[in-house]
Amino acid sequence: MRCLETPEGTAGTSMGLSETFWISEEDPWQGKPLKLSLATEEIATFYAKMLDHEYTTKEIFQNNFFHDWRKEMTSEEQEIIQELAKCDFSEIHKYFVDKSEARKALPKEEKQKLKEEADKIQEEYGYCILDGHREKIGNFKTEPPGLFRGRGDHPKMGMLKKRIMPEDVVINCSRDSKIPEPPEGHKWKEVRFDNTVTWLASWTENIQNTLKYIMLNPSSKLKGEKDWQKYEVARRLKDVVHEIRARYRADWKSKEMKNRQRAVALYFIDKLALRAGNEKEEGETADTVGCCSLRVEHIRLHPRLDGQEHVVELDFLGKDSIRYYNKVAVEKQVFKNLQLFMKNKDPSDDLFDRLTTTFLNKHLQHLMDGLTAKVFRTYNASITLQEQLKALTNPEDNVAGKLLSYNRANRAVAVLCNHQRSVPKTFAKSMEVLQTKIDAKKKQVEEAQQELKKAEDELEDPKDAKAKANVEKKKKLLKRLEEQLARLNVQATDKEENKQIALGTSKLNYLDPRISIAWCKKFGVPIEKIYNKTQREKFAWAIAMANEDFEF
DNA sequence: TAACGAACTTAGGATTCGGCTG
DNA sequence: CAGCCGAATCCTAAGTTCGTTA
Repeated sequence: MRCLETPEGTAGTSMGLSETFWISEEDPWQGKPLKLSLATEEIATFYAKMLDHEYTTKEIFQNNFFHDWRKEMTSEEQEIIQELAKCDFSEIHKYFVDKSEARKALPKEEKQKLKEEADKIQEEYGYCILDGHREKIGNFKTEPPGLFRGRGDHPKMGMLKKRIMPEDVVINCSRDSKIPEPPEGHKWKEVRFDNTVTWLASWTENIQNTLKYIMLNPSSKLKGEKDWQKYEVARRLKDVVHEIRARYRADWKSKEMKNRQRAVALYFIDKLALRAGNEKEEGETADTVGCCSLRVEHIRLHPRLDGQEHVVELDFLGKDSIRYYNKVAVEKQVFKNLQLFMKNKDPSDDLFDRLTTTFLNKHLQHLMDGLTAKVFRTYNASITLQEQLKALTNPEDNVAGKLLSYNRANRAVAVLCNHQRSVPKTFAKSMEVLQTKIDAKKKQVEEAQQELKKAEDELEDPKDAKAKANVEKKKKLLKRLEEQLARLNVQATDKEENKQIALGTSKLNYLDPRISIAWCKKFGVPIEKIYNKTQREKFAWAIAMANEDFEF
Protein backbone atom coordinates (compact mmCIF):
# COMPACT_ATOMS: atom_id res chain seq x y z
CA MET A 1 0.00 0.00 0.00
CA ARG A 2 1.12 3.49 -0.73
CA CYS A 3 0.82 6.30 1.69
CA LEU A 4 2.92 9.34 2.41
CA GLU A 5 3.07 11.26 -0.81
CA THR A 6 5.35 14.22 -0.94
CA PRO A 7 3.57 17.37 0.16
CA GLU A 8 2.68 19.50 -2.80
CA GLY A 9 3.61 22.75 -1.21
CA THR A 10 6.74 24.31 -2.47
CA ALA A 11 7.77 26.79 0.17
CA GLY A 12 11.32 26.25 1.23
CA THR A 13 11.85 23.71 -1.51
CA SER A 14 13.52 23.98 -4.84
CA MET A 15 10.41 23.28 -6.88
CA GLY A 16 10.23 26.92 -7.82
CA LEU A 17 6.73 28.16 -7.35
CA SER A 18 6.91 31.88 -7.89
CA GLU A 19 5.89 34.05 -5.04
CA THR A 20 2.36 33.99 -3.82
CA PHE A 21 0.61 37.28 -3.94
CA TRP A 22 -1.35 38.58 -1.01
CA ILE A 23 -3.35 41.66 -0.40
CA SER A 24 -4.37 42.49 3.07
CA GLU A 25 -6.20 45.46 4.40
CA GLU A 26 -3.68 46.51 6.95
CA ASP A 27 -0.46 48.15 6.27
CA PRO A 28 2.19 47.04 5.87
CA TRP A 29 0.79 44.06 3.95
CA GLN A 30 -1.39 45.88 1.46
CA GLY A 31 -0.54 44.51 -1.95
CA LYS A 32 2.56 42.71 -0.78
CA PRO A 33 3.62 39.17 -1.64
CA LEU A 34 3.92 36.85 1.29
CA LYS A 35 6.04 33.78 1.81
CA LEU A 36 3.99 31.07 3.44
CA SER A 37 4.96 28.23 5.69
CA LEU A 38 4.98 24.83 4.07
CA ALA A 39 1.69 23.66 5.54
CA THR A 40 -0.12 26.92 4.84
CA GLU A 41 1.13 27.02 1.31
CA GLU A 42 0.10 23.49 0.56
CA ILE A 43 -3.46 24.20 1.64
CA ALA A 44 -3.44 27.36 -0.45
CA THR A 45 -2.56 25.24 -3.47
CA PHE A 46 -5.60 23.05 -2.87
CA TYR A 47 -7.81 26.08 -3.14
CA ALA A 48 -5.93 27.63 -6.02
CA LYS A 49 -6.27 24.49 -8.11
CA MET A 50 -10.05 24.61 -7.78
CA LEU A 51 -10.49 28.19 -8.89
CA ASP A 52 -12.13 27.12 -12.14
CA HIS A 53 -14.89 25.32 -10.29
CA GLU A 54 -18.11 27.03 -9.53
CA TYR A 55 -18.19 25.76 -5.98
CA THR A 56 -15.24 27.90 -4.88
CA THR A 57 -17.63 30.82 -5.29
CA LYS A 58 -20.05 29.36 -2.75
CA GLU A 59 -20.09 30.93 0.64
CA ILE A 60 -20.16 27.67 2.55
CA PHE A 61 -17.21 26.38 0.62
CA GLN A 62 -15.22 29.54 1.22
CA ASN A 63 -16.07 29.72 4.89
CA ASN A 64 -15.24 26.10 5.55
CA PHE A 65 -12.01 26.39 3.65
CA PHE A 66 -10.91 29.58 5.31
CA HIS A 67 -11.73 28.29 8.75
CA ASP A 68 -9.70 25.13 8.25
CA TRP A 69 -6.90 26.96 6.52
CA ARG A 70 -6.48 29.40 9.36
CA LYS A 71 -6.26 26.53 11.82
CA GLU A 72 -3.12 25.31 10.06
CA MET A 73 -1.46 28.70 9.83
CA THR A 74 1.33 29.94 12.04
CA SER A 75 0.31 32.68 14.43
CA GLU A 76 2.07 35.25 12.26
CA GLU A 77 0.12 34.07 9.26
CA GLN A 78 -3.10 34.17 11.20
CA GLU A 79 -2.31 37.74 12.09
CA ILE A 80 -1.79 38.77 8.49
CA ILE A 81 -4.33 36.62 6.66
CA GLN A 82 -7.71 37.55 8.03
CA GLU A 83 -9.94 37.64 4.98
CA LEU A 84 -10.19 35.18 2.15
CA ALA A 85 -11.45 37.80 -0.26
CA LYS A 86 -8.17 39.66 0.05
CA CYS A 87 -6.08 36.69 -0.93
CA ASP A 88 -4.99 36.40 -4.50
CA PHE A 89 -4.50 32.81 -5.58
CA SER A 90 -4.14 33.50 -9.25
CA GLU A 91 -0.40 32.99 -9.45
CA ILE A 92 -0.60 29.66 -7.74
CA HIS A 93 -3.45 28.76 -10.02
CA LYS A 94 -1.42 29.65 -13.06
CA TYR A 95 1.52 27.68 -11.77
CA PHE A 96 -0.55 24.50 -11.75
CA VAL A 97 -2.22 25.21 -15.07
CA ASP A 98 1.20 25.62 -16.64
CA LYS A 99 2.43 22.52 -14.93
CA SER A 100 -0.37 20.42 -16.31
CA GLU A 101 0.16 21.89 -19.78
CA ALA A 102 3.82 21.06 -19.55
CA ARG A 103 2.96 17.51 -18.61
CA LYS A 104 0.68 17.16 -21.58
CA ALA A 105 3.33 18.50 -23.90
CA LEU A 106 5.94 16.03 -22.70
CA PRO A 107 7.62 14.03 -25.45
CA LYS A 108 6.48 10.48 -26.03
CA GLU A 109 9.48 8.88 -24.38
CA GLU A 110 9.02 10.91 -21.21
CA LYS A 111 5.38 9.93 -20.99
CA GLN A 112 6.35 6.34 -21.56
CA LYS A 113 8.79 6.59 -18.69
CA LEU A 114 6.15 8.02 -16.36
CA LYS A 115 3.83 5.23 -17.34
CA GLU A 116 6.46 2.62 -16.59
CA GLU A 117 7.04 4.12 -13.18
CA ALA A 118 3.31 4.02 -12.44
CA ASP A 119 3.20 0.42 -13.60
CA LYS A 120 6.06 -0.45 -11.28
CA ILE A 121 4.19 1.01 -8.33
CA GLN A 122 1.06 -0.87 -9.35
CA GLU A 123 3.07 -4.04 -9.61
CA GLU A 124 4.64 -3.61 -6.19
CA TYR A 125 1.71 -2.29 -4.17
CA GLY A 126 -1.34 -3.17 -6.25
CA TYR A 127 -1.65 -6.85 -5.38
CA CYS A 128 -2.06 -9.10 -2.40
CA ILE A 129 -2.11 -12.83 -1.81
CA LEU A 130 -5.43 -14.18 -0.63
CA ASP A 131 -5.88 -17.90 -0.06
CA GLY A 132 -2.74 -18.49 -2.08
CA HIS A 133 -3.97 -16.47 -5.08
CA ARG A 134 -2.50 -13.21 -6.21
CA GLU A 135 -5.38 -10.76 -6.33
CA LYS A 136 -5.60 -7.23 -7.60
CA ILE A 137 -6.36 -4.57 -5.03
CA GLY A 138 -9.04 -2.02 -5.88
CA ASN A 139 -7.65 1.12 -4.27
CA PHE A 140 -4.13 0.60 -3.04
CA LYS A 141 -3.32 4.25 -2.35
CA THR A 142 -4.54 6.24 0.60
CA GLU A 143 -6.50 9.29 -0.43
CA PRO A 144 -4.36 12.37 -0.86
CA PRO A 145 -5.08 15.53 1.13
CA GLY A 146 -7.26 18.20 -0.45
CA LEU A 147 -10.46 20.10 -0.03
CA PHE A 148 -13.57 18.08 0.53
CA ARG A 149 -16.20 18.43 -2.15
CA GLY A 150 -19.38 16.65 -1.22
CA ARG A 151 -22.17 16.19 -3.76
CA GLY A 152 -25.08 18.58 -3.89
CA ASP A 153 -25.55 21.13 -1.18
CA HIS A 154 -23.09 19.73 1.27
CA PRO A 155 -22.59 21.60 4.55
CA LYS A 156 -18.97 20.45 4.75
CA MET A 157 -17.83 21.43 1.29
CA GLY A 158 -14.45 23.14 1.31
CA MET A 159 -13.23 21.58 4.52
CA LEU A 160 -9.65 20.38 4.64
CA LYS A 161 -9.15 16.70 4.11
CA LYS A 162 -5.93 15.86 5.88
CA ARG A 163 -3.00 13.83 4.72
CA ILE A 164 -3.05 10.25 5.94
CA MET A 165 0.09 9.25 7.78
CA PRO A 166 1.23 5.69 8.44
CA GLU A 167 0.38 6.36 12.08
CA ASP A 168 -3.30 6.64 10.96
CA VAL A 169 -3.33 3.35 9.11
CA VAL A 170 -4.43 -0.04 10.39
CA ILE A 171 -3.02 -3.02 8.51
CA ASN A 172 -5.04 -6.23 8.33
CA CYS A 173 -3.26 -9.32 7.09
CA SER A 174 -2.50 -12.92 7.98
CA ARG A 175 -0.46 -13.62 11.06
CA ASP A 176 2.04 -15.65 9.05
CA SER A 177 2.27 -13.28 6.09
CA LYS A 178 5.00 -10.82 5.29
CA ILE A 179 3.73 -7.81 7.18
CA PRO A 180 4.10 -4.65 5.09
CA GLU A 181 6.81 -2.31 6.33
CA PRO A 182 5.76 1.23 7.18
CA PRO A 183 7.73 3.98 5.44
CA GLU A 184 11.11 4.78 6.92
CA GLY A 185 10.86 6.40 10.32
CA HIS A 186 7.15 5.67 10.74
CA LYS A 187 4.96 3.03 12.23
CA TRP A 188 1.46 1.78 11.56
CA LYS A 189 -1.36 2.65 13.89
CA GLU A 190 -2.01 -1.04 14.35
CA VAL A 191 -1.43 -4.37 12.67
CA ARG A 192 -4.22 -6.87 13.13
CA PHE A 193 -5.06 -10.30 11.87
CA ASP A 194 -8.82 -10.40 11.36
CA ASN A 195 -9.92 -12.92 8.77
CA THR A 196 -13.61 -12.25 9.30
CA VAL A 197 -13.42 -9.04 7.25
CA THR A 198 -12.20 -8.39 3.71
CA TRP A 199 -10.26 -5.16 4.03
CA LEU A 200 -6.48 -5.01 3.92
CA ALA A 201 -5.94 -1.62 5.48
CA SER A 202 -8.10 1.15 6.89
CA TRP A 203 -7.94 4.68 8.28
CA THR A 204 -10.37 7.23 9.61
CA GLU A 205 -11.02 10.27 7.47
CA ASN A 206 -11.38 13.57 9.24
CA ILE A 207 -14.40 15.09 7.46
CA GLN A 208 -17.16 12.72 8.57
CA ASN A 209 -15.01 10.77 10.98
CA THR A 210 -15.76 7.52 9.20
CA LEU A 211 -13.59 4.61 8.18
CA LYS A 212 -12.09 4.19 4.75
CA TYR A 213 -10.79 0.88 3.49
CA ILE A 214 -8.32 -0.65 1.13
CA MET A 215 -10.16 -3.56 -0.48
CA LEU A 216 -9.88 -5.98 -3.37
CA ASN A 217 -10.66 -5.26 -6.99
CA PRO A 218 -14.03 -6.45 -8.34
CA SER A 219 -12.17 -9.02 -10.44
CA SER A 220 -11.09 -10.88 -7.31
CA LYS A 221 -12.57 -14.21 -6.36
CA LEU A 222 -13.78 -12.81 -3.07
CA LYS A 223 -15.74 -9.96 -4.65
CA GLY A 224 -16.98 -12.21 -7.43
CA GLU A 225 -18.42 -14.66 -5.00
CA LYS A 226 -20.18 -11.91 -3.10
CA ASP A 227 -21.59 -10.59 -6.34
CA TRP A 228 -22.88 -14.02 -7.24
CA GLN A 229 -24.49 -14.40 -3.81
CA LYS A 230 -26.20 -11.07 -4.23
CA TYR A 231 -27.88 -12.22 -7.42
CA GLU A 232 -28.80 -15.54 -5.91
CA VAL A 233 -30.66 -13.75 -3.13
CA ALA A 234 -32.47 -11.67 -5.75
CA ARG A 235 -33.40 -14.85 -7.61
CA ARG A 236 -34.84 -16.30 -4.44
CA LEU A 237 -36.97 -13.18 -4.15
CA LYS A 238 -38.35 -13.98 -7.56
CA ASP A 239 -39.87 -17.16 -6.14
CA VAL A 240 -41.72 -15.39 -3.35
CA VAL A 241 -42.31 -11.91 -4.66
CA HIS A 242 -45.92 -12.66 -5.54
CA GLU A 243 -46.71 -13.69 -2.00
CA ILE A 244 -44.90 -10.66 -0.65
CA ARG A 245 -46.89 -8.41 -2.94
CA ALA A 246 -50.14 -10.01 -1.85
CA ARG A 247 -49.06 -9.50 1.72
CA TYR A 248 -48.25 -5.83 1.45
CA ARG A 249 -51.46 -5.20 -0.46
CA ALA A 250 -53.35 -6.76 2.38
CA ASP A 251 -51.40 -4.63 4.85
CA TRP A 252 -52.61 -1.48 3.14
CA LYS A 253 -55.68 -2.06 5.27
CA SER A 254 -53.86 -2.98 8.44
CA LYS A 255 -55.24 -1.57 11.66
CA GLU A 256 -51.73 -0.74 12.76
CA MET A 257 -50.54 2.54 11.30
CA LYS A 258 -46.97 1.32 11.46
CA ASN A 259 -47.75 -1.66 9.31
CA ARG A 260 -49.74 0.37 6.83
CA GLN A 261 -46.88 2.75 6.39
CA ARG A 262 -44.53 -0.16 5.96
CA ALA A 263 -46.80 -1.68 3.34
CA VAL A 264 -47.06 1.53 1.31
CA ALA A 265 -43.33 2.16 1.56
CA LEU A 266 -42.60 -1.35 0.43
CA TYR A 267 -44.92 -0.85 -2.51
CA PHE A 268 -42.88 2.18 -3.56
CA ILE A 269 -39.63 0.29 -3.11
CA ASP A 270 -40.97 -2.54 -5.24
CA LYS A 271 -42.81 -0.58 -7.90
CA LEU A 272 -40.51 2.43 -8.21
CA ALA A 273 -37.22 0.84 -7.19
CA LEU A 274 -36.65 3.45 -4.51
CA ARG A 275 -33.80 3.02 -2.04
CA ALA A 276 -34.53 2.20 1.57
CA GLY A 277 -33.84 5.72 2.83
CA ASN A 278 -32.04 5.69 6.15
CA GLU A 279 -32.23 8.64 8.49
CA LYS A 280 -29.30 11.00 8.22
CA GLU A 281 -27.79 13.33 10.71
CA GLU A 282 -28.90 16.84 9.92
CA GLY A 283 -26.14 19.30 9.10
CA GLU A 284 -23.60 16.56 8.46
CA THR A 285 -24.58 15.75 4.89
CA ALA A 286 -26.60 17.10 1.98
CA ASP A 287 -30.36 16.90 2.44
CA THR A 288 -31.30 13.82 0.45
CA VAL A 289 -33.90 11.14 1.05
CA GLY A 290 -34.93 7.62 0.13
CA CYS A 291 -38.23 5.86 0.60
CA CYS A 292 -38.52 5.67 4.38
CA SER A 293 -37.20 9.20 4.84
CA LEU A 294 -39.56 10.84 2.33
CA ARG A 295 -41.19 13.96 3.66
CA VAL A 296 -44.65 15.36 2.98
CA GLU A 297 -43.12 18.07 0.80
CA HIS A 298 -41.73 15.42 -1.56
CA ILE A 299 -45.04 14.18 -2.85
CA ARG A 300 -48.19 15.67 -4.31
CA LEU A 301 -51.44 13.85 -4.70
CA HIS A 302 -53.61 14.29 -7.77
CA PRO A 303 -56.99 12.58 -7.66
CA ARG A 304 -57.03 13.05 -11.43
CA LEU A 305 -54.22 14.01 -13.72
CA ASP A 306 -53.85 13.71 -17.50
CA GLY A 307 -56.73 11.28 -17.71
CA GLN A 308 -55.41 9.04 -14.96
CA GLU A 309 -56.77 8.50 -11.50
CA HIS A 310 -54.87 8.54 -8.22
CA VAL A 311 -51.65 10.00 -9.42
CA VAL A 312 -48.73 10.55 -7.06
CA GLU A 313 -46.15 13.11 -8.07
CA LEU A 314 -42.77 12.44 -6.46
CA ASP A 315 -40.06 15.07 -6.46
CA PHE A 316 -37.06 14.72 -4.21
CA LEU A 317 -33.28 14.55 -4.16
CA GLY A 318 -31.96 11.02 -3.74
CA LYS A 319 -28.48 9.58 -3.39
CA ASP A 320 -25.77 11.90 -4.71
CA SER A 321 -28.41 14.65 -4.79
CA ILE A 322 -29.79 13.27 -8.02
CA ARG A 323 -33.36 14.41 -8.53
CA TYR A 324 -36.08 11.83 -8.67
CA TYR A 325 -39.13 13.11 -10.49
CA ASN A 326 -42.01 10.88 -11.41
CA LYS A 327 -45.75 10.95 -11.80
CA VAL A 328 -47.26 7.59 -11.20
CA ALA A 329 -50.78 6.23 -10.98
CA VAL A 330 -51.25 4.10 -7.88
CA GLU A 331 -53.96 1.89 -6.45
CA LYS A 332 -56.82 3.68 -4.78
CA GLN A 333 -55.95 2.15 -1.44
CA VAL A 334 -52.39 3.50 -1.64
CA PHE A 335 -53.68 6.89 -2.55
CA LYS A 336 -56.06 6.97 0.40
CA ASN A 337 -53.31 5.86 2.73
CA LEU A 338 -51.03 8.60 1.52
CA GLN A 339 -53.76 11.15 2.16
CA LEU A 340 -54.02 9.74 5.64
CA PHE A 341 -50.27 9.84 6.26
CA MET A 342 -50.14 13.47 5.15
CA LYS A 343 -53.07 14.65 7.20
CA ASN A 344 -52.28 17.41 9.72
CA LYS A 345 -48.62 17.40 8.89
CA ASP A 346 -46.24 20.14 7.88
CA PRO A 347 -44.39 19.87 4.59
CA SER A 348 -41.17 19.10 6.43
CA ASP A 349 -42.67 16.24 8.43
CA ASP A 350 -41.84 12.64 7.64
CA LEU A 351 -44.37 10.99 5.35
CA PHE A 352 -43.79 7.63 7.03
CA ASP A 353 -43.39 8.90 10.56
CA ARG A 354 -43.85 5.49 12.16
CA LEU A 355 -41.42 3.71 9.89
CA THR A 356 -37.68 3.11 9.95
CA THR A 357 -35.47 1.09 7.65
CA THR A 358 -34.64 -1.18 10.58
CA PHE A 359 -38.31 -1.97 11.13
CA LEU A 360 -38.86 -2.52 7.42
CA ASN A 361 -35.86 -4.79 7.05
CA LYS A 362 -36.79 -6.82 10.13
CA HIS A 363 -40.11 -7.54 8.45
CA LEU A 364 -38.46 -8.43 5.15
CA GLN A 365 -36.02 -10.74 6.86
CA HIS A 366 -39.00 -12.51 8.32
CA LEU A 367 -40.58 -12.89 4.87
CA MET A 368 -37.48 -14.35 3.28
CA ASP A 369 -34.05 -15.21 4.55
CA GLY A 370 -31.55 -12.58 3.43
CA LEU A 371 -34.22 -10.20 2.16
CA THR A 372 -33.62 -6.49 2.64
CA ALA A 373 -34.95 -3.41 0.87
CA LYS A 374 -32.09 -3.20 -1.59
CA VAL A 375 -32.74 -6.70 -2.89
CA PHE A 376 -35.88 -5.35 -4.56
CA ARG A 377 -33.79 -3.02 -6.66
CA THR A 378 -31.52 -5.85 -7.73
CA TYR A 379 -34.44 -8.14 -8.43
CA ASN A 380 -36.52 -5.61 -10.35
CA ALA A 381 -33.53 -4.43 -12.34
CA SER A 382 -32.52 -7.93 -13.39
CA ILE A 383 -36.01 -9.18 -14.14
CA THR A 384 -36.68 -6.04 -16.17
CA LEU A 385 -33.58 -6.64 -18.25
CA GLN A 386 -34.59 -10.22 -18.89
CA GLU A 387 -38.12 -9.28 -19.90
CA GLN A 388 -37.04 -6.38 -22.03
CA LEU A 389 -34.47 -8.47 -23.84
CA LYS A 390 -37.14 -11.03 -24.55
CA ALA A 391 -39.52 -8.38 -25.83
CA LEU A 392 -37.07 -6.31 -27.86
CA THR A 393 -34.63 -8.73 -29.46
CA ASN A 394 -35.32 -9.63 -33.05
CA PRO A 395 -33.33 -12.73 -34.05
CA GLU A 396 -33.37 -11.51 -37.66
CA ASP A 397 -31.46 -8.35 -36.78
CA ASN A 398 -27.78 -8.03 -37.40
CA VAL A 399 -25.41 -7.60 -34.46
CA ALA A 400 -25.75 -3.80 -34.49
CA GLY A 401 -29.51 -4.07 -34.34
CA LYS A 402 -29.37 -6.58 -31.53
CA LEU A 403 -27.02 -4.33 -29.61
CA LEU A 404 -29.49 -1.49 -29.95
CA SER A 405 -32.10 -3.76 -28.40
CA TYR A 406 -29.70 -4.64 -25.64
CA ASN A 407 -28.98 -1.01 -24.93
CA ARG A 408 -32.67 -0.28 -24.87
CA ALA A 409 -33.28 -3.02 -22.35
CA ASN A 410 -30.35 -1.73 -20.31
CA ARG A 411 -31.80 1.74 -20.59
CA ALA A 412 -35.19 0.65 -19.31
CA VAL A 413 -33.42 -0.53 -16.17
CA ALA A 414 -31.39 2.66 -15.82
CA VAL A 415 -34.59 4.67 -16.07
CA LEU A 416 -36.25 2.47 -13.46
CA CYS A 417 -33.33 2.93 -11.08
CA ASN A 418 -33.03 6.64 -11.92
CA HIS A 419 -29.41 6.42 -12.97
CA GLN A 420 -28.69 9.79 -14.46
CA ARG A 421 -25.71 11.62 -15.79
CA SER A 422 -25.18 15.20 -16.77
CA VAL A 423 -25.43 15.71 -20.52
CA PRO A 424 -21.89 15.31 -21.83
CA LYS A 425 -20.28 18.64 -22.74
CA THR A 426 -19.66 17.45 -26.27
CA PHE A 427 -23.12 16.06 -26.78
CA ALA A 428 -24.64 18.71 -29.05
CA LYS A 429 -21.56 18.86 -31.19
CA SER A 430 -21.14 15.14 -31.65
CA MET A 431 -24.82 14.83 -32.42
CA GLU A 432 -24.39 17.41 -35.14
CA VAL A 433 -21.45 15.56 -36.60
CA LEU A 434 -23.49 12.40 -36.68
CA GLN A 435 -26.38 14.20 -38.37
CA THR A 436 -24.03 15.51 -41.03
CA LYS A 437 -22.88 11.98 -41.68
CA ILE A 438 -26.46 10.84 -41.97
CA ASP A 439 -27.31 13.57 -44.46
CA ALA A 440 -24.29 12.73 -46.55
CA LYS A 441 -25.20 9.08 -46.53
CA LYS A 442 -28.76 9.85 -47.58
CA LYS A 443 -27.46 11.69 -50.57
CA GLN A 444 -25.25 8.76 -51.49
CA VAL A 445 -28.25 6.44 -51.25
CA GLU A 446 -30.25 8.67 -53.57
CA GLU A 447 -27.43 8.76 -56.06
CA ALA A 448 -27.08 5.03 -55.92
CA GLN A 449 -30.81 4.67 -56.53
CA GLN A 450 -30.57 6.82 -59.63
CA GLU A 451 -27.57 4.94 -60.89
CA LEU A 452 -29.34 1.67 -60.40
CA LYS A 453 -32.33 2.98 -62.29
CA LYS A 454 -30.08 4.11 -65.08
CA ALA A 455 -28.38 0.74 -65.21
CA GLU A 456 -31.75 -1.00 -65.34
CA ASP A 457 -32.87 1.26 -68.16
CA GLU A 458 -29.73 0.41 -70.09
CA LEU A 459 -30.46 -3.26 -69.69
CA GLU A 460 -32.65 -3.75 -72.74
CA ASP A 461 -31.46 -7.14 -73.76
CA PRO A 462 -31.64 -9.64 -70.85
CA LYS A 463 -28.81 -11.51 -72.56
CA ASP A 464 -26.47 -8.54 -72.32
CA ALA A 465 -24.18 -9.97 -69.68
CA LYS A 466 -22.23 -6.79 -69.17
CA ALA A 467 -25.29 -4.65 -68.57
CA LYS A 468 -26.74 -7.29 -66.32
CA ALA A 469 -23.60 -7.43 -64.26
CA ASN A 470 -23.72 -3.68 -64.01
CA VAL A 471 -27.24 -3.78 -62.61
CA GLU A 472 -26.16 -6.33 -60.05
CA LYS A 473 -23.23 -4.19 -59.09
CA LYS A 474 -25.41 -1.13 -58.58
CA LYS A 475 -27.88 -3.14 -56.58
CA LYS A 476 -25.16 -4.31 -54.29
CA LEU A 477 -23.84 -0.82 -53.84
CA LEU A 478 -27.27 0.51 -53.02
CA LYS A 479 -27.85 -2.22 -50.51
CA ARG A 480 -24.57 -1.54 -48.79
CA LEU A 481 -25.24 2.16 -48.57
CA GLU A 482 -28.72 1.59 -47.23
CA GLU A 483 -27.32 -0.63 -44.54
CA GLN A 484 -24.79 1.99 -43.60
CA LEU A 485 -27.52 4.58 -43.41
CA ALA A 486 -29.63 2.34 -41.23
CA ARG A 487 -26.71 1.79 -38.91
CA LEU A 488 -26.13 5.53 -38.58
CA ASN A 489 -29.78 6.12 -37.85
CA VAL A 490 -29.68 3.46 -35.18
CA GLN A 491 -26.63 5.12 -33.70
CA ALA A 492 -28.34 8.51 -33.62
CA THR A 493 -31.44 7.11 -31.95
CA ASP A 494 -29.34 5.33 -29.38
CA LYS A 495 -27.33 8.42 -28.65
CA GLU A 496 -30.31 10.70 -28.24
CA GLU A 497 -32.11 8.26 -25.97
CA ASN A 498 -28.99 7.97 -23.84
CA LYS A 499 -28.40 11.66 -23.45
CA GLN A 500 -29.03 11.94 -19.71
CA ILE A 501 -29.07 8.31 -18.76
CA ALA A 502 -26.14 6.44 -17.29
CA LEU A 503 -26.13 2.77 -18.27
CA GLY A 504 -22.96 1.85 -16.44
CA THR A 505 -24.25 1.75 -12.91
CA SER A 506 -26.99 -0.75 -13.57
CA LYS A 507 -24.75 -2.84 -15.78
CA LEU A 508 -22.12 -3.04 -13.07
CA ASN A 509 -24.27 -3.34 -9.97
CA TYR A 510 -27.80 -4.44 -10.71
CA LEU A 511 -27.99 -6.68 -13.73
CA ASP A 512 -27.21 -10.31 -13.19
CA PRO A 513 -24.43 -10.76 -15.76
CA ARG A 514 -25.64 -14.25 -16.53
CA ILE A 515 -28.71 -12.78 -18.21
CA SER A 516 -26.54 -10.80 -20.59
CA ILE A 517 -24.17 -13.68 -21.22
CA ALA A 518 -27.02 -16.05 -21.97
CA TRP A 519 -28.46 -13.49 -24.36
CA CYS A 520 -25.13 -13.12 -26.13
CA LYS A 521 -24.82 -16.85 -26.56
CA LYS A 522 -28.38 -17.30 -27.71
CA PHE A 523 -28.21 -14.58 -30.34
CA GLY A 524 -24.61 -14.95 -31.43
CA VAL A 525 -23.44 -11.62 -30.11
CA PRO A 526 -19.81 -11.66 -28.98
CA ILE A 527 -19.55 -10.94 -25.25
CA GLU A 528 -16.92 -8.27 -25.93
CA LYS A 529 -19.65 -6.23 -27.59
CA ILE A 530 -21.41 -5.68 -24.30
CA TYR A 531 -18.64 -6.07 -21.71
CA ASN A 532 -15.25 -4.45 -22.03
CA LYS A 533 -12.11 -6.03 -20.61
CA THR A 534 -12.58 -4.79 -17.05
CA GLN A 535 -16.20 -5.85 -17.04
CA ARG A 536 -15.31 -9.29 -18.34
CA GLU A 537 -12.84 -9.63 -15.51
CA LYS A 538 -15.41 -8.58 -12.96
CA PHE A 539 -17.97 -10.99 -14.39
CA ALA A 540 -15.56 -13.85 -14.96
CA TRP A 541 -17.59 -15.96 -12.54
CA ALA A 542 -20.70 -15.49 -14.64
CA ILE A 543 -18.97 -16.05 -17.96
CA ALA A 544 -17.72 -19.37 -16.64
CA MET A 545 -21.13 -20.30 -15.34
CA ALA A 546 -23.89 -19.21 -17.70
CA ASN A 547 -24.99 -20.94 -20.85
CA GLU A 548 -27.67 -19.78 -23.24
CA ASP A 549 -30.42 -21.39 -21.21
CA PHE A 550 -29.79 -19.36 -18.10
CA GLU A 551 -32.95 -17.89 -16.63
CA PHE A 552 -32.83 -15.34 -13.87
C1' DT B 1 -34.26 1.66 21.39
C1' DA B 2 -31.65 5.14 19.73
C1' DA B 3 -27.15 6.26 18.63
C1' DC B 4 -23.01 4.69 17.06
C1' DG B 5 -19.59 2.03 14.62
C1' DA B 6 -18.07 -1.03 11.17
C1' DA B 7 -18.08 -3.09 6.72
C1' DC B 8 -19.49 -3.35 2.61
C1' DT B 9 -22.00 -1.86 -2.10
C1' DT B 10 -23.40 1.68 -5.14
C1' DA B 11 -22.67 6.16 -7.54
C1' DG B 12 -21.55 10.09 -10.71
C1' DG B 13 -17.93 13.09 -12.05
C1' DA B 14 -13.01 13.79 -13.20
C1' DT B 15 -9.09 12.21 -15.36
C1' DT B 16 -6.55 9.49 -18.47
C1' DC B 17 -6.06 6.57 -22.40
C1' DG B 18 -5.85 5.30 -26.95
C1' DG B 19 -7.61 5.25 -31.53
C1' DC B 20 -9.19 8.03 -35.24
C1' DT B 21 -9.19 12.01 -38.26
C1' DG B 22 -8.05 16.20 -40.58
C1' DC C 1 1.34 13.78 -36.39
C1' DA C 2 -1.14 16.65 -33.32
C1' DG C 3 -5.42 17.25 -31.51
C1' DC C 4 -9.79 15.69 -30.54
C1' DC C 5 -13.25 12.56 -28.79
C1' DG C 6 -15.46 8.76 -26.69
C1' DA C 7 -14.37 4.98 -23.79
C1' DA C 8 -12.11 3.25 -19.97
C1' DT C 9 -10.42 3.93 -15.64
C1' DC C 10 -9.86 6.27 -11.42
C1' DC C 11 -11.58 8.46 -7.47
C1' DT C 12 -13.92 8.79 -3.44
C1' DA C 13 -18.51 10.20 -1.78
C1' DA C 14 -22.85 8.39 -0.44
C1' DG C 15 -25.59 4.93 0.36
C1' DT C 16 -27.34 0.16 2.93
C1' DT C 17 -27.01 -3.16 6.39
C1' DC C 18 -25.95 -5.26 10.60
C1' DG C 19 -23.90 -5.57 15.01
C1' DT C 20 -22.70 -3.19 19.34
C1' DT C 21 -23.09 0.06 22.94
C1' DA C 22 -25.12 3.44 26.17
